[in-house]
Amino acid sequence: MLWILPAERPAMPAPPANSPGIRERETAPKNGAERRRAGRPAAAVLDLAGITAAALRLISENGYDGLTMAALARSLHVAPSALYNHVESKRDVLLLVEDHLTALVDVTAFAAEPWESAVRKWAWSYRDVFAEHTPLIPVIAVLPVTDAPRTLAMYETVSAGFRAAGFPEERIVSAIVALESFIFGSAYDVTAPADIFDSGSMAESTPSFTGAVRSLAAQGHGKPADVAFSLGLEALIGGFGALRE
Amino acid sequence: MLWILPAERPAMPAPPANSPGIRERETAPKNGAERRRAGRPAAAVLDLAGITAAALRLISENGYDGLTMAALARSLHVAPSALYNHVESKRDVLLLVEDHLTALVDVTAFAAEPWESAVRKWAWSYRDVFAEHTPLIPVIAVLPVTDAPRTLAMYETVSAGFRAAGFPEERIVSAIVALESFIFGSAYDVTAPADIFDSGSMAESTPSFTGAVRSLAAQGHGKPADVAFSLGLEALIGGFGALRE
DNA sequence: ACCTGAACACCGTTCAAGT
DNA sequence: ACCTGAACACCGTTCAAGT
Repeated sequence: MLWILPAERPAMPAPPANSPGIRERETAPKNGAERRRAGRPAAAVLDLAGITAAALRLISENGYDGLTMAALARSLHVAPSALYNHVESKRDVLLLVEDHLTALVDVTAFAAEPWESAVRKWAWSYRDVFAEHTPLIPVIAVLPVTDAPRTLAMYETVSAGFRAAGFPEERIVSAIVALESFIFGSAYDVTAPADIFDSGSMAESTPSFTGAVRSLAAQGHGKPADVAFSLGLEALIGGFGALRE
Repeated sequence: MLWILPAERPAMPAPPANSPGIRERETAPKNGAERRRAGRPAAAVLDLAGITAAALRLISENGYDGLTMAALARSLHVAPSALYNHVESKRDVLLLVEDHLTALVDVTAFAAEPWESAVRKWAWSYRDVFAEHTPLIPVIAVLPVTDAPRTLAMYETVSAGFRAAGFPEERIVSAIVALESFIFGSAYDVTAPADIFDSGSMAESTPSFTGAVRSLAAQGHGKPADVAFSLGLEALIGGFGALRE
């Protein structure tokens, strides 16, 4: 099991110039294939931060289909087997990416705004981040928080916000889980094709649904995924707000 | 693209005794490897209903890791390439399974009960069916309804129920999509390990979250996934119910 | 039209050998 | 400890050949 220790990923100090990571990638491939020969190199070529950055670059270029261990190794100029000195499996790579992305979710409003607007900003931000990374959702859903310290940090901030807003303690986790379930499902919805509800040749045998789809399209302010997300989120915020003491 | 035409899957009439499908599987493997030789057989060995049934059997025995085209072919006593006379890709097999499962979702309450309890029964049934089949969720989320007639039939029944309950037409699809997003996310949650929220060695640095997790565990009536699903679902039903005219 | 059999281009992962 | 290089056991899919 991979352990992402906080010490491995310092927040502020820039790594020294001779450390591995992205820097390596910018200088190494200059041109002629001056390839490494077998054996341990004088300084390590790989580290977790560099692997994470390379994985994110591959994903942004070619999507998750482009994230293979072979492609990841190639982009880092190592043999595929070299990766296994740093991660136990491809799932560990996905965990590194997940923990990186969760740190991008905006939780700042919990320190500065009323509960309703803080939850609203957090939920939209969370959905937007993972709508671009839906292949991670099955990983997150089963991920023990112990394995992802930044994910755990997000939960701490959010639960503290719920507590400060007067939520009964025994309901906090359930409310967060329910919101997260809605957020993950809605992230998939963002990726759905525009014509997902086109009933095609079955239209006349499904009059109620077809009419409802046309009615939504006719008024059409906002993307359908955003309208549905807003509708559900406001219902959840309204319902949960009533639980506060 | 695979088209699951209604004519291919009659609801009531049992197939004739000499038709392919499950029956074939029960009689064929009797013992000695009396193998088919190349060339078109006198009667087709495969059909979509048989492929679907074999896929469901493999999934129930070994999970989705066990559903490979090679294993599917083996269980049907054909070469893997024979499957491609009936489906274009493995995704088509997943669509066959999805359409079969959606038909198991209970929508009967929409004809007989008030809107609130009908939605409640539908949502619990929908979650329970797909909690056992989470690998299908990424497929469903992007699936045009045209490709899955039984899924479309479910939407017709549900949207007719919303309409009859006084929902404004232009909100029906958004409300259903929001509920579905919550249901899909919650289906993942059912599969999460029991200790998913164990903060481990980070417990003292996350007092608010750790306390909330302990408080939930302490009172612990019901599985956490069920408690969260109930909480979210009731909030959505309450919020959406207020939209009715 | 619908099967077999052989192939193709991958995939994640393992492991001996090297320094 | 951390690389290379060669292998392994798969994967989904294609296609010529057969009837």
